[in-house]
Amino acid sequence: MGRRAAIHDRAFDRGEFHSQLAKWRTSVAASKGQPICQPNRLADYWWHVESGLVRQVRLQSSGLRCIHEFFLPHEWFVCDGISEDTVIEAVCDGTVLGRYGRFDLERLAVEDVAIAQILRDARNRQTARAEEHIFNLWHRRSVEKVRVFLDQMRARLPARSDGFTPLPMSRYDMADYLGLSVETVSRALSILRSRRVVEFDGVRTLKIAHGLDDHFPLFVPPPPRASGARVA
Amino acid sequence: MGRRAAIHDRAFDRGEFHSQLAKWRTSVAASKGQPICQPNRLADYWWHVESGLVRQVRLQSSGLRCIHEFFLPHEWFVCDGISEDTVIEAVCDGTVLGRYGRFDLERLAVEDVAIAQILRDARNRQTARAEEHIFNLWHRRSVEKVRVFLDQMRARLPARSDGFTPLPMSRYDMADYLGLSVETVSRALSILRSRRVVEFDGVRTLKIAHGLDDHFPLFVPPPPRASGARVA
DNA sequence: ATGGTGTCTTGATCGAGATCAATGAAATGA
DNA sequence: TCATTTCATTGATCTCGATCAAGACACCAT
Repeated sequence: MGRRAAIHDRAFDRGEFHSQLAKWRTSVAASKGQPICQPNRLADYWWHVESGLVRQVRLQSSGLRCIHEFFLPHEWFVCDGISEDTVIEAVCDGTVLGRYGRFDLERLAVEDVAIAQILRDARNRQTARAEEHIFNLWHRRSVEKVRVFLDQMRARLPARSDGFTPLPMSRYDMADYLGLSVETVSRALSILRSRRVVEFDGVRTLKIAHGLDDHFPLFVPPPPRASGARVA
Repeated sequence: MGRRAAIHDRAFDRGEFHSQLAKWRTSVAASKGQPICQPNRLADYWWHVESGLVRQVRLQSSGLRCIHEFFLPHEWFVCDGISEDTVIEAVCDGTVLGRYGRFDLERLAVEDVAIAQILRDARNRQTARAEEHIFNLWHRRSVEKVRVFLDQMRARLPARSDGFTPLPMSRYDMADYLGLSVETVSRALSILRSRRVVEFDGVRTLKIAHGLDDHFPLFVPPPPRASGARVA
């Protein structure tokens, strides 16, 4: 379960539920950096990303900007119980979402098990992602954080035919998601490239070697101690 | 919403729903360090902590032990979409939970709005806590992490009449929750004590000054540079 | 008593990552 | 076209926290 669940809902994407859902849908478009909704209305809707990229951001008084989550095309999300200083913004131009009243949708779900399933899956996936995020922030080194993040994006984003995946977000966004500085993210990417873990085609398009589940140490352990003795 | 929500459900604790829920309840007791359920059955139930303390733990192959969440007396939780290597354990002896079949409880909730409200609140609180946890792990310094953690515990745990709060968990548990080493947690507590932010009565019982929302720097910025010039 | 174990604290050292700074590359707009 | 701004990379320095190490303290059993 959880991590192995489908990325998006096949049945929905085949269009089988469009007819039922379409009349409840309101289209919301936003360009780069714009919020998609007034904060106090956020929790009243279910959202479905149709194109572009969306981020859930929390601003600190100090100016630090914590990105809690990204939502990619075909993903559903709902903003239950989030803190008041959280906003949902478009990351890039041309971002479009479908907006559905929660009351309407959840009433539909009582009658229609397929719709109920979409909502339940979306919830579970949001929970699972939050846990992965906690785990990733918890005790990992910067290079591992970045590698795991890229691997997650590879799984959630469509790849080009040549296997390269275009990332829709900037280094700053990655840094604010991973709790690192931009410089550290950039350095981590350079290290991963030098280790042939990722291959670049331009700055934001890359191919990620996956299946590496182990941590691999960044540096070899230092020599015991530079005492008087020296190697010939 | 979210952070300001009631800690536990008043109506439930007044016993008004006991009569309805009691027949679905199975009592589960566990002593220190014991799991409360087989991992593969975890997601089949709603849980209600009645006494003691429970932790949600994820073990890494390397031996690191990430504590995702604590659940305190009177709190409900459900294990949707969690990863397979997660276990729920009692933190201390004498931990007792009520276990309710999800199917049963959620069918009850369709008819009974009060029960539905309990479950919805519990879900929202779990989401909100996960977000707070992410935020706390994200970019904070160790002393701030510990202070915020203590403040959360103050809000969730009952205080003694003299205002001191007994913490049910060890330094190791705090460390594994906050992504720090035990030593760093211990040092952070010493620093907070020396700053009069917390006051101790024994190692695990303390009073926390709250309302501090600001970060306060650990060290004063270093002098510009020890150049040739020297202060008289 | 004595030893054992688990928990908590403090000290010393070192490395990973933040920060400051500079430069380069790419997008945007006049 | 050039100017401006945003984004990305790399280097140098310094600090926070991990790690290793030792000791204090409580609790238990024998």
